[in-house]
Amino acid sequence: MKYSSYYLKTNKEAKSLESINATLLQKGGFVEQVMAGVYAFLPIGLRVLNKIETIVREEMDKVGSELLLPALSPKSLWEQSGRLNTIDVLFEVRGANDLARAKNSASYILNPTQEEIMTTIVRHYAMSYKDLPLAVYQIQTKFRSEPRAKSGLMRGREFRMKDLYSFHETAEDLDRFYDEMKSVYARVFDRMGLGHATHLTLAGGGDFTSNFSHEFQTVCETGEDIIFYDEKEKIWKNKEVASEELQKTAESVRASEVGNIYRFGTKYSDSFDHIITQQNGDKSAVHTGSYGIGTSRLMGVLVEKFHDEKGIMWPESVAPFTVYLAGLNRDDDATIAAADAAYTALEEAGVETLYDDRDTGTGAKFADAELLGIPWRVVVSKKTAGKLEVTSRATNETHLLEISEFLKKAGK
RNA sequence: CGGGGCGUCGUAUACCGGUAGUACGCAUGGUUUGGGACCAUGUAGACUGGGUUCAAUUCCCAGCGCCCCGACCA
Repeated sequence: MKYSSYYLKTNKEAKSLESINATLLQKGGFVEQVMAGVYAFLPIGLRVLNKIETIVREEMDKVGSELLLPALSPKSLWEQSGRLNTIDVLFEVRGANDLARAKNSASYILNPTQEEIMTTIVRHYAMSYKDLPLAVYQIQTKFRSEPRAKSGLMRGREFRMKDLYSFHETAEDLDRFYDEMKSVYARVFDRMGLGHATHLTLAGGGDFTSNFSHEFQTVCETGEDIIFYDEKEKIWKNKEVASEELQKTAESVRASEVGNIYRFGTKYSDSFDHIITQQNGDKSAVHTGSYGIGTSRLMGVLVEKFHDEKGIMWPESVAPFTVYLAGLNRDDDATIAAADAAYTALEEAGVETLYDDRDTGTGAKFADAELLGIPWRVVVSKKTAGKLEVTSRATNETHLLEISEFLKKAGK
Protein backbone atom coordinates (compact mmCIF):
# COMPACT_ATOMS: atom_id res chain seq x y z
CA MET A 1 0.00 0.00 0.00
CA LYS A 2 1.37 3.38 -0.96
CA TYR A 3 1.01 5.97 1.75
CA SER A 4 0.40 8.74 -0.80
CA SER A 5 -2.81 7.09 -1.97
CA TYR A 6 -3.92 5.50 1.30
CA TYR A 7 -6.68 6.90 3.50
CA LEU A 8 -4.33 7.77 6.32
CA LYS A 9 -3.36 10.92 8.13
CA THR A 10 -1.58 10.95 11.43
CA ASN A 11 -1.94 13.86 13.78
CA LYS A 12 0.83 14.94 16.07
CA GLU A 13 -1.34 17.63 17.61
CA ALA A 14 -4.19 15.42 18.76
CA LYS A 15 -5.47 15.97 22.26
CA SER A 16 -3.96 13.70 24.87
CA LEU A 17 -6.65 11.88 26.77
CA GLU A 18 -6.41 9.93 29.98
CA SER A 19 -6.55 6.65 28.16
CA ILE A 20 -3.53 5.73 26.12
CA ASN A 21 -5.40 3.68 23.56
CA ALA A 22 -7.83 6.50 22.73
CA THR A 23 -4.95 8.95 22.35
CA LEU A 24 -2.62 6.81 20.26
CA LEU A 25 -5.30 5.26 18.08
CA GLN A 26 -6.63 8.69 17.18
CA LYS A 27 -3.20 10.22 16.67
CA GLY A 28 -2.33 7.37 14.36
CA GLY A 29 -5.51 7.63 12.34
CA PHE A 30 -6.71 4.15 13.33
CA VAL A 31 -10.06 5.31 14.66
CA GLU A 32 -12.14 8.42 14.90
CA GLN A 33 -14.59 9.08 17.65
CA VAL A 34 -18.13 9.76 16.49
CA MET A 35 -19.63 10.12 19.96
CA ALA A 36 -18.95 8.89 23.46
CA GLY A 37 -18.26 5.18 23.25
CA VAL A 38 -18.72 5.02 19.48
CA TYR A 39 -15.80 4.90 17.09
CA ALA A 40 -15.32 4.68 13.35
CA PHE A 41 -12.57 2.28 12.30
CA LEU A 42 -10.53 3.97 9.58
CA PRO A 43 -8.71 1.83 6.99
CA ILE A 44 -5.54 1.18 8.96
CA GLY A 45 -7.56 0.58 12.13
CA LEU A 46 -9.84 -1.83 10.34
CA ARG A 47 -6.78 -3.79 9.25
CA VAL A 48 -5.87 -4.32 12.89
CA LEU A 49 -9.42 -5.23 13.88
CA ASN A 50 -9.55 -7.69 10.99
CA LYS A 51 -6.28 -9.29 12.08
CA ILE A 52 -7.64 -9.76 15.57
CA GLU A 53 -10.93 -11.15 14.30
CA THR A 54 -9.14 -13.46 11.88
CA ILE A 55 -7.20 -15.02 14.73
CA VAL A 56 -10.41 -15.44 16.69
CA ARG A 57 -12.17 -16.88 13.64
CA GLU A 58 -9.40 -19.37 12.92
CA GLU A 59 -9.51 -20.70 16.45
CA MET A 60 -13.31 -20.78 16.66
CA ASP A 61 -13.54 -22.63 13.35
CA LYS A 62 -11.80 -25.52 15.08
CA VAL A 63 -14.76 -26.01 17.41
CA GLY A 64 -17.79 -24.50 15.70
CA SER A 65 -19.49 -23.06 12.63
CA GLU A 66 -19.69 -19.38 11.86
CA LEU A 67 -22.97 -17.70 11.02
CA LEU A 68 -24.37 -14.20 11.20
CA LEU A 69 -27.40 -13.14 13.19
CA PRO A 70 -29.24 -9.82 12.85
CA ALA A 71 -28.26 -6.89 15.04
CA LEU A 72 -31.93 -5.96 15.44
CA SER A 73 -34.48 -8.11 17.21
CA PRO A 74 -38.13 -7.87 18.24
CA LYS A 75 -38.75 -6.66 21.75
CA SER A 76 -41.07 -9.60 22.36
CA LEU A 77 -38.09 -11.95 22.31
CA TRP A 78 -36.66 -10.20 25.33
CA GLU A 79 -39.98 -10.27 27.15
CA GLN A 80 -40.04 -14.00 26.57
CA SER A 81 -36.61 -14.59 28.11
CA GLY A 82 -37.33 -12.22 30.94
CA ARG A 83 -34.25 -10.16 30.23
CA LEU A 84 -36.12 -7.02 29.20
CA ASN A 85 -36.10 -6.00 32.84
CA THR A 86 -32.82 -7.50 33.97
CA ILE A 87 -30.47 -6.01 31.39
CA ASP A 88 -30.32 -2.29 32.04
CA VAL A 89 -28.18 -1.43 29.01
CA LEU A 90 -30.70 -2.35 26.31
CA PHE A 91 -31.14 0.07 23.44
CA GLU A 92 -34.80 0.14 22.46
CA VAL A 93 -35.61 1.65 19.07
CA ARG A 94 -38.56 2.32 16.83
CA GLY A 95 -38.79 2.94 13.13
CA ALA A 96 -39.82 6.38 11.90
CA ASN A 97 -43.08 4.96 10.60
CA ASP A 98 -43.79 3.47 13.98
CA LEU A 99 -43.25 6.81 15.64
CA ALA A 100 -45.80 8.38 13.32
CA ARG A 101 -48.32 5.67 14.22
CA ALA A 102 -47.37 5.38 17.84
CA LYS A 103 -50.54 3.56 18.79
CA ASN A 104 -49.76 0.07 17.61
CA SER A 105 -46.11 0.51 16.90
CA ALA A 106 -43.54 -2.23 17.28
CA SER A 107 -40.39 -1.86 19.33
CA TYR A 108 -37.04 -3.33 18.51
CA ILE A 109 -33.94 -4.04 20.50
CA LEU A 110 -30.41 -3.37 19.27
CA ASN A 111 -28.85 -6.59 20.44
CA PRO A 112 -26.36 -6.45 23.31
CA THR A 113 -25.82 -10.22 22.94
CA GLN A 114 -27.82 -12.91 21.22
CA GLU A 115 -28.81 -15.89 23.28
CA GLU A 116 -32.48 -15.22 22.52
CA ILE A 117 -32.16 -15.15 18.75
CA MET A 118 -29.63 -17.93 18.63
CA THR A 119 -31.86 -20.21 20.65
CA THR A 120 -34.94 -19.54 18.54
CA ILE A 121 -32.99 -20.32 15.41
CA VAL A 122 -31.00 -23.31 16.59
CA ARG A 123 -34.07 -25.06 18.02
CA HIS A 124 -35.28 -25.47 14.45
CA TYR A 125 -32.11 -27.29 13.56
CA ALA A 126 -31.13 -29.18 16.69
CA MET A 127 -34.20 -31.34 17.38
CA SER A 128 -32.56 -34.66 18.16
CA TYR A 129 -29.69 -35.89 20.28
CA LYS A 130 -28.07 -36.75 16.94
CA ASP A 131 -27.65 -33.04 16.22
CA LEU A 132 -25.69 -32.45 19.41
CA PRO A 133 -23.25 -31.31 20.52
CA LEU A 134 -23.39 -28.19 18.42
CA ALA A 135 -21.40 -24.97 18.49
CA VAL A 136 -22.09 -21.89 16.39
CA TYR A 137 -20.63 -18.44 16.58
CA GLN A 138 -20.58 -15.03 14.98
CA ILE A 139 -18.46 -11.91 15.07
CA GLN A 140 -20.66 -8.86 15.18
CA THR A 141 -21.30 -5.35 16.38
CA LYS A 142 -23.08 -5.23 19.73
CA PHE A 143 -24.95 -2.39 21.37
CA ARG A 144 -25.09 -1.60 25.06
CA SER A 145 -26.30 1.68 26.44
CA GLU A 146 -23.52 2.01 28.99
CA PRO A 147 -24.18 4.63 31.66
CA ARG A 148 -20.62 5.73 31.23
CA ALA A 149 -18.64 4.86 28.12
CA LYS A 150 -14.93 5.42 28.68
CA SER A 151 -11.33 4.55 28.02
CA GLY A 152 -11.38 4.59 24.24
CA LEU A 153 -12.13 1.18 22.81
CA MET A 154 -12.23 -0.47 26.20
CA ARG A 155 -15.79 0.39 27.07
CA GLY A 156 -18.02 1.42 24.21
CA ARG A 157 -21.74 1.69 23.56
CA GLU A 158 -21.19 0.02 20.22
CA PHE A 159 -18.44 -2.56 20.01
CA ARG A 160 -17.31 -5.71 18.25
CA MET A 161 -17.69 -9.08 19.87
CA LYS A 162 -17.35 -12.72 18.97
CA ASP A 163 -20.08 -14.74 20.60
CA LEU A 164 -20.17 -18.51 20.44
CA TYR A 165 -23.04 -20.63 21.73
CA SER A 166 -22.89 -24.32 22.48
CA PHE A 167 -25.73 -26.84 22.77
CA HIS A 168 -25.53 -30.18 24.56
CA GLU A 169 -27.64 -33.15 25.45
CA THR A 170 -26.34 -33.32 29.01
CA ALA A 171 -24.85 -31.07 31.66
CA GLU A 172 -21.76 -33.29 31.60
CA ASP A 173 -21.20 -32.71 27.93
CA LEU A 174 -21.61 -28.97 28.44
CA ASP A 175 -18.94 -29.16 31.15
CA ARG A 176 -16.62 -31.02 28.81
CA PHE A 177 -17.00 -28.39 26.10
CA TYR A 178 -16.72 -25.56 28.62
CA ASP A 179 -13.34 -26.86 29.72
CA GLU A 180 -12.21 -27.29 26.13
CA MET A 181 -13.05 -23.65 25.48
CA LYS A 182 -10.63 -22.59 28.19
CA SER A 183 -7.73 -23.88 26.13
CA VAL A 184 -9.20 -22.57 22.88
CA TYR A 185 -9.32 -19.11 24.44
CA ALA A 186 -5.82 -19.41 25.83
CA ARG A 187 -4.58 -20.09 22.30
CA VAL A 188 -6.35 -17.01 20.95
CA PHE A 189 -4.71 -14.72 23.49
CA ASP A 190 -1.35 -16.43 23.03
CA ARG A 191 -1.43 -15.69 19.34
CA MET A 192 -1.95 -12.00 20.05
CA GLY A 193 0.99 -11.83 22.39
CA LEU A 194 -1.23 -11.53 25.45
CA GLY A 195 -0.90 -15.06 26.75
CA HIS A 196 1.50 -14.31 29.58
CA ALA A 197 -0.65 -11.41 30.82
CA THR A 198 -4.06 -13.02 30.51
CA HIS A 199 -5.44 -15.01 33.42
CA LEU A 200 -8.32 -17.43 33.63
CA THR A 201 -10.37 -15.86 36.41
CA LEU A 202 -13.28 -17.06 38.45
CA ALA A 203 -16.22 -14.65 38.30
CA GLY A 204 -19.82 -14.39 39.32
CA GLY A 205 -22.38 -16.29 37.33
CA GLY A 206 -25.33 -14.10 38.23
CA ASP A 207 -28.68 -15.84 37.97
CA PHE A 208 -27.37 -18.68 35.88
CA THR A 209 -27.68 -22.26 36.90
CA SER A 210 -23.97 -22.55 37.63
CA ASN A 211 -22.57 -20.54 40.49
CA PHE A 212 -19.53 -19.27 38.64
CA SER A 213 -18.43 -18.24 35.23
CA HIS A 214 -14.89 -17.72 34.01
CA GLU A 215 -13.38 -14.58 32.61
CA PHE A 216 -10.14 -14.02 30.77
CA GLN A 217 -8.53 -11.01 32.39
CA THR A 218 -5.57 -9.25 30.84
CA VAL A 219 -3.45 -7.45 33.39
CA CYS A 220 -3.66 -3.80 32.46
CA GLU A 221 -3.64 -0.58 34.47
CA THR A 222 -6.54 0.83 32.51
CA GLY A 223 -8.62 -2.25 33.16
CA GLU A 224 -11.86 -1.88 35.06
CA ASP A 225 -11.64 -5.08 37.03
CA ILE A 226 -9.62 -6.03 40.07
CA ILE A 227 -8.47 -9.62 40.38
CA PHE A 228 -6.74 -11.56 43.15
CA TYR A 229 -4.63 -14.69 42.99
CA ASP A 230 -5.79 -17.36 45.40
CA GLU A 231 -2.66 -19.30 46.35
CA LYS A 232 -4.65 -22.10 47.98
CA GLU A 233 -6.97 -22.77 45.09
CA LYS A 234 -4.40 -21.85 42.45
CA ILE A 235 -6.76 -19.60 40.56
CA TRP A 236 -7.36 -15.92 39.95
CA LYS A 237 -10.59 -14.51 41.29
CA ASN A 238 -12.50 -11.42 40.29
CA LYS A 239 -13.08 -9.03 43.18
CA GLU A 240 -16.80 -9.75 42.92
CA VAL A 241 -16.29 -13.35 44.04
CA ALA A 242 -13.16 -13.02 46.17
CA SER A 243 -13.70 -13.48 49.90
CA GLU A 244 -12.95 -10.66 52.33
CA GLU A 245 -10.11 -12.78 53.71
CA LEU A 246 -8.50 -13.23 50.30
CA GLN A 247 -8.86 -9.52 49.57
CA LYS A 248 -6.97 -8.71 52.63
CA THR A 249 -4.16 -11.16 52.09
CA ALA A 250 -3.62 -11.40 48.34
CA GLU A 251 -2.23 -8.68 46.16
CA SER A 252 -4.69 -7.11 43.76
CA VAL A 253 -4.07 -6.45 40.10
CA ARG A 254 -6.09 -4.31 37.70
CA ALA A 255 -7.17 -6.13 34.59
CA SER A 256 -9.43 -5.87 31.59
CA GLU A 257 -11.94 -8.58 30.75
CA VAL A 258 -11.16 -9.66 27.20
CA GLY A 259 -13.21 -12.85 27.21
CA ASN A 260 -15.73 -14.78 29.22
CA ILE A 261 -17.41 -18.15 29.24
CA TYR A 262 -20.77 -19.02 30.81
CA ARG A 263 -22.78 -22.11 31.46
CA PHE A 264 -26.50 -21.54 31.33
CA GLY A 265 -27.81 -25.04 31.83
CA THR A 266 -31.34 -25.07 30.45
CA LYS A 267 -32.24 -21.42 31.14
CA TYR A 268 -32.71 -20.44 27.52
CA SER A 269 -34.01 -23.74 26.27
CA ASP A 270 -36.69 -23.50 28.95
CA SER A 271 -37.61 -19.96 27.90
CA PHE A 272 -37.80 -20.83 24.23
CA ASP A 273 -38.88 -24.48 24.38
CA HIS A 274 -35.74 -25.88 22.90
CA ILE A 275 -36.50 -29.56 23.42
CA ILE A 276 -34.77 -32.50 21.80
CA THR A 277 -35.68 -36.14 21.46
CA GLN A 278 -33.27 -38.50 23.14
CA GLN A 279 -32.23 -41.90 21.86
CA ASN A 280 -34.84 -43.67 23.99
CA GLY A 281 -37.59 -41.38 22.74
CA ASP A 282 -37.79 -39.17 25.82
CA LYS A 283 -37.80 -35.39 25.51
CA SER A 284 -35.35 -33.14 27.31
CA ALA A 285 -34.26 -29.51 27.42
CA VAL A 286 -30.95 -28.64 25.79
CA HIS A 287 -28.00 -27.52 27.91
CA THR A 288 -26.31 -24.39 26.63
CA GLY A 289 -23.30 -22.22 27.17
CA SER A 290 -22.05 -18.98 25.70
CA TYR A 291 -18.55 -17.72 25.12
CA GLY A 292 -17.58 -14.15 24.30
CA ILE A 293 -14.46 -12.32 23.18
CA GLY A 294 -14.47 -8.54 22.82
CA THR A 295 -12.49 -8.00 19.65
CA SER A 296 -12.58 -4.20 19.59
CA ARG A 297 -11.80 -4.04 23.29
CA LEU A 298 -8.82 -6.32 22.59
CA MET A 299 -7.55 -3.72 20.13
CA GLY A 300 -7.61 -1.15 22.92
CA VAL A 301 -5.97 -3.51 25.40
CA LEU A 302 -3.21 -4.33 22.91
CA VAL A 303 -2.34 -0.64 22.65
CA GLU A 304 -2.39 -0.27 26.42
CA LYS A 305 0.01 -3.21 26.68
CA PHE A 306 2.26 -2.50 23.73
CA HIS A 307 3.37 1.10 23.38
CA ASP A 308 6.16 3.47 24.34
CA GLU A 309 6.58 7.24 24.35
CA LYS A 310 6.81 7.26 20.55
CA GLY A 311 3.67 5.31 19.80
CA ILE A 312 2.21 1.87 19.40
CA MET A 313 4.21 -1.38 19.12
CA TRP A 314 1.84 -3.92 17.60
CA PRO A 315 2.69 -7.60 17.98
CA GLU A 316 3.38 -8.87 14.47
CA SER A 317 0.28 -11.09 14.46
CA VAL A 318 -2.09 -8.12 14.66
CA ALA A 319 -0.01 -5.34 13.08
CA PRO A 320 -1.76 -3.50 10.23
CA PHE A 321 1.35 -3.95 8.09
CA THR A 322 4.51 -5.96 8.65
CA VAL A 323 6.85 -3.43 7.06
CA TYR A 324 6.93 0.35 6.96
CA LEU A 325 9.03 1.09 3.89
CA ALA A 326 10.44 4.60 4.14
CA GLY A 327 11.59 5.83 0.75
CA LEU A 328 14.01 8.68 1.33
CA ASN A 329 15.73 11.08 -1.10
CA ARG A 330 12.63 11.56 -3.19
CA ASP A 331 14.48 14.00 -5.43
CA ASP A 332 16.77 11.25 -6.67
CA ASP A 333 15.35 9.09 -9.46
CA ALA A 334 17.68 6.15 -8.83
CA THR A 335 16.78 6.01 -5.15
CA ILE A 336 13.08 6.24 -5.95
CA ALA A 337 13.50 3.36 -8.40
CA ALA A 338 15.31 1.33 -5.75
CA ALA A 339 12.55 1.96 -3.22
CA ASP A 340 9.88 1.10 -5.79
CA ALA A 341 11.73 -2.14 -6.55
CA ALA A 342 11.97 -3.01 -2.85
CA TYR A 343 8.23 -2.37 -2.48
CA THR A 344 7.43 -4.64 -5.40
CA ALA A 345 9.71 -7.37 -4.08
CA LEU A 346 8.18 -7.21 -0.60
CA GLU A 347 4.62 -7.27 -1.94
CA GLU A 348 5.37 -10.15 -4.26
CA ALA A 349 6.82 -12.08 -1.37
CA GLY A 350 3.59 -11.53 0.52
CA VAL A 351 5.01 -9.10 3.07
CA GLU A 352 2.31 -6.57 3.90
CA THR A 353 4.01 -3.26 3.32
CA LEU A 354 3.07 0.35 3.85
CA TYR A 355 5.30 2.21 1.42
CA ASP A 356 5.91 5.80 2.49
CA ASP A 357 6.41 7.35 -0.93
CA ARG A 358 5.48 10.85 0.20
CA ASP A 359 7.61 13.86 -0.54
CA THR A 360 8.09 14.73 3.13
CA GLY A 361 11.03 15.01 5.46
CA THR A 362 12.70 12.00 7.00
CA GLY A 363 11.58 12.93 10.49
CA ALA A 364 7.93 12.83 9.52
CA LYS A 365 8.37 9.38 8.02
CA PHE A 366 10.23 7.93 10.97
CA ALA A 367 7.81 9.45 13.43
CA ASP A 368 4.88 7.90 11.57
CA ALA A 369 6.59 4.51 11.43
CA GLU A 370 6.94 4.64 15.20
CA LEU A 371 3.51 6.08 15.96
CA LEU A 372 1.78 3.51 13.76
CA GLY A 373 3.68 0.74 15.50
CA ILE A 374 4.60 -1.30 12.46
CA PRO A 375 7.06 -4.07 13.47
CA TRP A 376 9.75 -3.41 10.86
CA ARG A 377 10.92 -0.08 9.52
CA VAL A 378 12.79 -0.52 6.27
CA VAL A 379 14.70 2.41 4.80
CA VAL A 380 15.81 2.77 1.21
CA SER A 381 17.98 5.83 0.60
CA LYS A 382 21.18 6.94 -1.07
CA LYS A 383 23.03 5.63 1.94
CA THR A 384 21.64 2.11 1.84
CA ALA A 385 23.34 1.32 -1.47
CA GLY A 386 21.01 -1.32 -2.82
CA LYS A 387 20.38 -2.91 0.55
CA LEU A 388 17.63 -2.45 3.13
CA GLU A 389 18.16 -0.72 6.43
CA VAL A 390 15.92 -2.71 8.75
CA THR A 391 14.96 -1.47 12.20
CA SER A 392 12.88 -3.38 14.71
CA ARG A 393 10.14 -1.33 16.39
CA ALA A 394 10.35 -3.57 19.42
CA THR A 395 14.10 -3.55 20.03
CA ASN A 396 15.21 -0.56 17.95
CA GLU A 397 18.04 -2.69 16.54
CA THR A 398 19.12 -1.81 13.02
CA HIS A 399 20.73 -4.04 10.39
CA LEU A 400 21.69 -3.47 6.78
CA LEU A 401 20.38 -6.46 4.85
CA GLU A 402 19.98 -7.73 1.32
CA ILE A 403 16.32 -8.07 0.35
CA SER A 404 16.69 -11.85 0.28
CA GLU A 405 18.12 -11.82 3.79
CA PHE A 406 15.24 -9.74 5.06
CA LEU A 407 12.63 -11.93 3.40
CA LYS A 408 14.18 -14.91 5.14
CA LYS A 409 14.02 -13.06 8.43
CA ALA A 410 10.38 -12.22 7.79
CA GLY A 411 9.72 -15.90 7.19
CA LYS A 412 9.00 -15.54 3.48
C1' C B 1 -27.31 7.34 37.79
C1' G B 2 -24.51 10.81 41.75
C1' G B 3 -20.13 14.29 41.78
C1' G B 4 -16.50 17.42 39.23
C1' G B 5 -14.44 19.81 34.80
C1' C B 6 -14.89 21.73 29.95
C1' G B 7 -17.58 23.55 25.14
C1' U B 8 -13.79 29.40 20.40
C1' C B 9 -11.55 27.66 12.63
C1' G B 10 -10.57 20.53 10.83
C1' U B 11 -7.03 20.05 15.45
C1' A B 12 -4.61 22.39 19.79
C1' U B 13 -5.16 26.89 22.14
C1' A B 14 -5.24 32.83 23.45
C1' C B 15 -7.75 37.24 24.62
C1' C B 16 -11.99 40.08 25.49
C1' G B 17 -18.95 43.26 27.87
C1' G B 18 -17.81 46.92 21.95
C1' U B 19 -17.96 40.55 16.46
C1' A B 20 -11.71 37.10 17.71
C1' G B 21 -5.36 36.21 17.66
C1' U B 22 -1.64 32.32 17.30
C1' A B 23 0.24 27.41 15.97
C1' C B 24 -0.62 22.93 13.40
C1' G B 25 -3.61 21.20 9.34
C1' C B 26 -5.48 22.16 4.47
C1' A B 27 -4.63 24.90 -0.66
C1' U B 28 -1.02 27.35 -4.12
C1' G B 29 4.05 28.63 -5.33
C1' G B 30 9.14 28.27 -4.01
C1' U B 31 13.39 26.39 -1.08
C1' U B 32 14.44 21.77 1.40
C1' U B 33 15.12 16.17 2.16
C1' G B 34 18.58 10.67 7.64
C1' G B 35 14.39 12.74 12.91
C1' G B 36 7.70 15.89 12.58
C1' A B 37 12.56 21.66 8.02
C1' C B 38 11.58 26.72 6.04
C1' C B 39 9.50 31.22 3.30
C1' A B 40 5.28 33.65 0.97
C1' U B 41 0.14 33.89 -0.01
C1' G B 42 -4.58 31.93 0.90
C1' U B 43 -8.48 29.04 3.75
C1' A B 44 -11.60 28.50 7.92
C1' G B 45 -14.26 29.48 14.08
C1' A B 46 -17.56 31.46 19.40
C1' C B 47 -22.63 24.16 20.89
C1' U B 48 -28.17 25.43 21.15
C1' G B 49 -32.12 28.24 23.40
C1' G B 50 -33.58 31.92 26.84
C1' G B 51 -32.25 36.10 30.18
C1' U B 52 -29.40 40.70 31.79
C1' U B 53 -27.40 44.90 28.83
C1' C B 54 -27.28 50.43 24.44
C1' A B 55 -24.14 46.16 23.17
C1' A B 56 -23.02 39.02 24.93
C1' U B 57 -18.27 34.82 22.14
C1' U B 58 -17.56 36.99 27.14
C1' C B 59 -22.12 37.52 32.66
C1' C B 60 -26.68 34.43 34.44
C1' C B 61 -30.20 30.16 33.60
C1' A B 62 -31.65 25.83 30.95
C1' G B 63 -30.69 22.14 27.40
C1' C B 64 -27.29 19.33 24.62
C1' G B 65 -22.37 17.39 24.03
C1' C B 66 -17.51 15.68 25.56
C1' C B 67 -13.83 14.29 29.44
C1' C B 68 -12.72 12.56 34.48
C1' C B 69 -14.04 10.17 39.55
C1' G B 70 -17.65 6.95 41.71
C1' A B 71 -21.78 3.56 41.22
C1' C B 72 -23.16 0.02 37.55
C1' C B 73 -21.15 -3.71 34.22
C1' A B 74 -25.17 -10.11 30.42
